[in-house]
Amino acid sequence: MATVVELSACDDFDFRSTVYSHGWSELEPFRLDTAKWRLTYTFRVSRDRAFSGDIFSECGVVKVVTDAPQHVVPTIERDTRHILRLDDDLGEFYRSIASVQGLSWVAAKGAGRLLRSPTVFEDLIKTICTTNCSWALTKTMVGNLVTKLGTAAHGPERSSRSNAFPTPEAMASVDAGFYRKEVRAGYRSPYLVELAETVASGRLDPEAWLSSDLPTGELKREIKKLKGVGDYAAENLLKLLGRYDGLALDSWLRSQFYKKHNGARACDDAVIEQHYADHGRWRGLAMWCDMTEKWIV
DNA sequence: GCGTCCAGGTCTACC
DNA sequence: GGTAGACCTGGACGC
Repeated sequence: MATVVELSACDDFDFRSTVYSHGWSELEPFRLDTAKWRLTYTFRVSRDRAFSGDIFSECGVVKVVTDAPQHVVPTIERDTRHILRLDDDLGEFYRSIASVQGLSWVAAKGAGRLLRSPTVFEDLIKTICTTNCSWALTKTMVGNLVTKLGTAAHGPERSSRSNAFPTPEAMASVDAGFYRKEVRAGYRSPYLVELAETVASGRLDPEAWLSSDLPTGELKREIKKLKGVGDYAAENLLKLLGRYDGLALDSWLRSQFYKKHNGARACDDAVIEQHYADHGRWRGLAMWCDMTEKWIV
């Protein structure tokens, strides 16, 4: 029998704006049904058990329908709050852009909450899979990781469900050849093996970055020590950690800026930095909202 | 069918 | 610290 978990959300939370905040909803183990507006995710509740949950919003209440047993519901509730950032306070950000031309829509649409995974490890692996390739290839790599190394979901209709995202231990159990041949990760393969081994062995705990006291600049340097993580990847992950100081510029973001603010002409990154400088610690989020307005509005 | 380019970059060697 | 070249994949495009 299915369980319905109800989660409280603050007044400015918007389910669709959060789901559409960036491309994560297209990466397994997320699955998005835009006809019913349900976001499905396969939650890992222990090392070898996973359950699927359908997440949606109804009358201002976020709900999760799942076949998971009652004793793991708190895990699903906690992860859902994290995924949708239900406890993020964006009031300061909304107030700072209330009078900014071109950004007044953000607060009205409840935009700015960037969808994320339940673990920093999952977001880190996915971010590496976005580097130097098409979005189609990113989806292929992440899909292969989940299908070939992830834990199968329990419950009825298992065959139609995505596996859970693989654990660091599962990812560390295969070699670079597997990542090249089966995951299609190419030159990223040894980076993924090294990262998985480092986390699985306990030498690195990416989850600790969520509560790190380090200034953003120092934390960025820590993250960049990982192979395969450069400026873009580190700043993208920092945004998912809730730190928006960096713009996480990549070729797509640059091209969008050129079209919207520079007459479709290329310019130096310094010009882009200057454009959003007034937004202070929120500049990365301000730019992201500015560039993705068409997705939300 | 084939070759080339390039996409939501990063690493290493070299200067 | 700045820069050039190499690194994988796969879709788009021109021929």
